[in-house]
Amino acid sequence: MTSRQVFIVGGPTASGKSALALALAEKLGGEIINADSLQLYDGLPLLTAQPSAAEKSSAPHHLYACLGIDDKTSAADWRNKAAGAITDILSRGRTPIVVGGTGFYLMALMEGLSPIPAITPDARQQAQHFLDTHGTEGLFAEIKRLDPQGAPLLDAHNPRRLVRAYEVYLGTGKPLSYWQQQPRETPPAEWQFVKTVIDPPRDVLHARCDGRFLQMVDHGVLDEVKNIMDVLPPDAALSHACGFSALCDHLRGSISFDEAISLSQADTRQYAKRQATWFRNQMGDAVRVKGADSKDIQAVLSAKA
RNA sequence: GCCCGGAUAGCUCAGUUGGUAGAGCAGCGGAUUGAAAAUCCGCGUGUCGUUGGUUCAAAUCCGACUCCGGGCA
Repeated sequence: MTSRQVFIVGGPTASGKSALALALAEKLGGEIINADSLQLYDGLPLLTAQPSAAEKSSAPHHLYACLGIDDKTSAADWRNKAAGAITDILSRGRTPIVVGGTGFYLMALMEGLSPIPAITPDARQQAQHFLDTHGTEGLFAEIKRLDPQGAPLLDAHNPRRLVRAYEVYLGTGKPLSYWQQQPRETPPAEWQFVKTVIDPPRDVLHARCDGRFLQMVDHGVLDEVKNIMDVLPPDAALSHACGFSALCDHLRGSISFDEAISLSQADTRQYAKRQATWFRNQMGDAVRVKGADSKDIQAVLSAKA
């Protein structure tokens, strides 16, 4: 039988996604594709909670640690790679299992993106420079001048989104709102996404976040950070890994190790909360499970029909 | 034992001449179209240690008690 089913496993960090994905891979003859924006990078495998060597050896894993520490990526870039991996896995008669906490990536894969041409680094730099010199208000005013209809759809306080809108205009000569009115580039119609979201009770999730960070500490996460701290470019994506800045602060002597741990744990909990919000409200049609035990696995497998 | 200081939100603390209280952090809710572990928006959750008194009115003034610091013995 030639299955076109593509399993999607989302959920907040430390919710048990990897365990569920591995169990599914075992039952389905599946291969795992990473959908976590930071696990794409090499350099901080412990801090970014990448699967262990043992886990990786029990099923094929794709798109882990495939970028260097100063590479840049994007949702579109990931979507293209993931789509390629899915095509390849399906062609070999196996089942793709896409797992990760970057909800935006999963949505880009499943619902597609507007057909916006690639934007040069130059255009982004120019947009960023405009923000730096004119501030959020100034940039919003400029966008409003260029695109009176589209501007009200933007979050006027959000510098990231404003820079994006402006760089698209600079790079393509057309406003973002124009592109977003075009049909999205969607995945092949024969792909059937089986969506799963792990959503543990908040207190359980918090305990897991806290416990997992302590585990990272036991496994030597401090050394990992120490090794990369001085060579990681300041604007690198990896510098946003939960706990990275607190551990650096400790290594540089400004806070104690205990403080660094508490701050990192809080960082992780806050991230988990944002993810929970995303999955609750953006992927409401997914099968919801509380964890990755046998009953949860069964719920996912019976949902595919 | 005595003296001094403190006790207010989960934590650290602010609170004017008495008018039932507010900051930071934590927490909670939300947004999300190529940086997304990013970025942005919203929300104060309270037996003001306990108790008695003064007062129209007490977190605030007075007394007692409890606990926590510090000092003197």
